[in-house]
Amino acid sequence: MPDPTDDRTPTPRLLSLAYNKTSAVIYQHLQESGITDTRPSHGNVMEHLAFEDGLRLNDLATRAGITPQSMGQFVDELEDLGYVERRPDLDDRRAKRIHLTRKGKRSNQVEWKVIGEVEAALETLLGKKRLGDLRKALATITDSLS
Amino acid sequence: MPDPTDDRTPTPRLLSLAYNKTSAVIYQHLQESGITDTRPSHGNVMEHLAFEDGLRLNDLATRAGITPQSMGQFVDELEDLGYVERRPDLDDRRAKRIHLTRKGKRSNQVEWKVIGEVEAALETLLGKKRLGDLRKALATITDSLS
DNA sequence: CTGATTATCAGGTATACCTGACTATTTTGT
DNA sequence: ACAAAATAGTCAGGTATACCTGATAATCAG
Repeated sequence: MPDPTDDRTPTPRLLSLAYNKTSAVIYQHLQESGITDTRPSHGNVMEHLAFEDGLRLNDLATRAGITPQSMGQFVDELEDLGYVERRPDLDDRRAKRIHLTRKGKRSNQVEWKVIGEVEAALETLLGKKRLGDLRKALATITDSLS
Repeated sequence: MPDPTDDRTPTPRLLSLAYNKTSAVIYQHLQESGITDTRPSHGNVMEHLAFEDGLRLNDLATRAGITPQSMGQFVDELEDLGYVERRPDLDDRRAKRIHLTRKGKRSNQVEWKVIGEVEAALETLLGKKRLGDLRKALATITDSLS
């Protein structure tokens, strides 16, 4: 098998390898910080609540682009694990508001800390300018490739 | 939800978004080229055979880092779809050699053509230098991040 | 009071793997 | 030369993840 990062390696594969590497590092740091029971898909819930706590299930589902039933499953799991809780919506008795618990907030803080550490490691590795260029190139690809 | 490619977006997320974009484009081009029946995991088989046709099942499994049973499943599927075929190994009657069929070879050619088109689109988008810098940065992350 | 909306219950599908047990061979050690 | 051990592949069945559809009860809005 040839060197997977040689000149002929397709750029999409380089993107995948680099992404896998960073997420492996993040995963490892999270494990070391004692967050061992959440899965990637739980991010669908946690990251939206980090921006706006107390969203309704349907809003979460819409934002994540999945069905309310699927979102309900993730919320069930996170509720069992103690990261979120359902509270009644006082204005609409059909609805429930999904809130982060203390554990959920702490977990989000740890995740952001870990992400910050990886960001710092990338800056050490590449330097400020090259990291900035990388981020710009990635944003350009995401926004403009067709 | 904030702009997913703003300044605060974690670099791993930018990597993931950019990768998803490129692979969506590749997937779409493959569909348009009439390759609609293979799944990403079949790449485990196809790409290794592209480099070295006639590998044994166990060699493929080792190279892909999965069990021979799992590799057997992918080979079964690709054989049913007509992309590969099992031929006896004349030197070892336990073993079989996995070969690309004409259809399999043509499919690999189409995939490389599509990958080439995406590579060209990236070069148009970023320019030769910035694409080269991007690739270098990605390789550095893959090889050196810890 | 009819129709839409919120959430949930029940059950299903696709993907990408895995383990354990087995047969047919080949290789190894005596 | 030959028994024991290793190897190649397959059969059967299982697990985890990330979704989905359809149906239904409660509630709200016009």
